Amino acid sequence: MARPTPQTHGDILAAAARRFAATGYRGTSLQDIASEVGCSKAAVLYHFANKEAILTELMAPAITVLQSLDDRIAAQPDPASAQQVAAEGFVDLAVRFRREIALLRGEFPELLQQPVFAHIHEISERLIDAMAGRSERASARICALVLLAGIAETCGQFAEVSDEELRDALLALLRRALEPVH
Amino acid sequence: MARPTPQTHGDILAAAARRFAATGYRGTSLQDIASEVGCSKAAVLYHFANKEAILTELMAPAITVLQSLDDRIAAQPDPASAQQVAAEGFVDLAVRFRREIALLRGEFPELLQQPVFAHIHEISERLIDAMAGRSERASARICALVLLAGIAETCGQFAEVSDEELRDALLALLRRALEPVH
DNA sequence: TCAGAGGCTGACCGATCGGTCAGATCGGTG
DNA sequence: CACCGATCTGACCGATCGGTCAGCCTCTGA
Repeated sequence: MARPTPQTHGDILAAAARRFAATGYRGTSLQDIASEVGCSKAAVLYHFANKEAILTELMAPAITVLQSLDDRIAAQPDPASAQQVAAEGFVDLAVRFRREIALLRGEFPELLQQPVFAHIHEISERLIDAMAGRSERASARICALVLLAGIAETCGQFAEVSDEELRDALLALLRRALEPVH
Repeated sequence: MARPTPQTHGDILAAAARRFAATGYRGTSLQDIASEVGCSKAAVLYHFANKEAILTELMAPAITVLQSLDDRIAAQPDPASAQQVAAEGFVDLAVRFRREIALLRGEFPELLQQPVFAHIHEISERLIDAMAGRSERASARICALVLLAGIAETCGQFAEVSDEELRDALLALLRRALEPVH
């Protein structure tokens, strides 16, 4: 079946996205994905080297954007502008890639071990640092981490909210909640 | 070994808490726990009916307190006081049980299926409702969910911060960030 | 017509999981 | 001494996981 169409690659990717979002990465087996596509597990592994490669391809666009945000933050001359760029950039990324981020929901700790996310840990530390206004105060860092984790953890759950409305709500929240620089 | 001491039960519980915190519930095998205790996997299953029973016993105190918070919120006469009770009660709970909550980090979605957490979903919905000031506005609900999830996800990571300092920081954050009632 | 490449399958593999079970080892009791 | 119940062990079980492999089918182009 589906002999003329070599679109299976894309079908697998889409099916994997749905399953990962529903039951998580670890909670989804290659057989689950294969069943959803309607092919064999071996077919899935014909199109992708291994399970991780599926996740890598799904997350690649979001990772790229996150890395460019990291660069932009690093280029800011002072803590105040870094905080603003970090906040706006992160909200933008969270809204744009909320579907992808939702895939990771509840699996951050272990999933960060995967090569795809090799630098995520350092990047998120710099993000928190920037959002905390480069402050060393515990309250500022707690505040930044709670908001960042909260947004990452939940942004995928507002499927019925439009991009604009979600972005506005999150930006307003960050503006209220983040401690001002100095 | 350890023939005279029937404290193995407690040892297993403590070892499980450490392992769950380090690698998550699913990421910890019964053999991992047994190795940390220094006994066989069968010994672990002699003291606990199954893996889930270990988690249940670890989480029981926190669950009890959460349920009583739920009752207290339901007893509030108006949205404003419900919001305040929810915010203060949740922060208190998060700080007191940050160790237990940390065990669940990154495993919420699937772990909530377990019988121990049978009513957690409804309770957390009522918590969010109260923290959103009983409002139906998307921005209020987004705000409440982001903060609640963020606190739950991160409170276990501030081991070096004292209870008082953490509670003050989180309460201040909630007061700034939650949308006021009406 | 036929070789070959791309796409795919079913059978299989080793590892690991949670959990079971028969039995060994002990301290205490009669 | 014999017996008992609590504690614990090693061997084992079935299920499931990610991944491999030999080979089949179909389409294509020389």
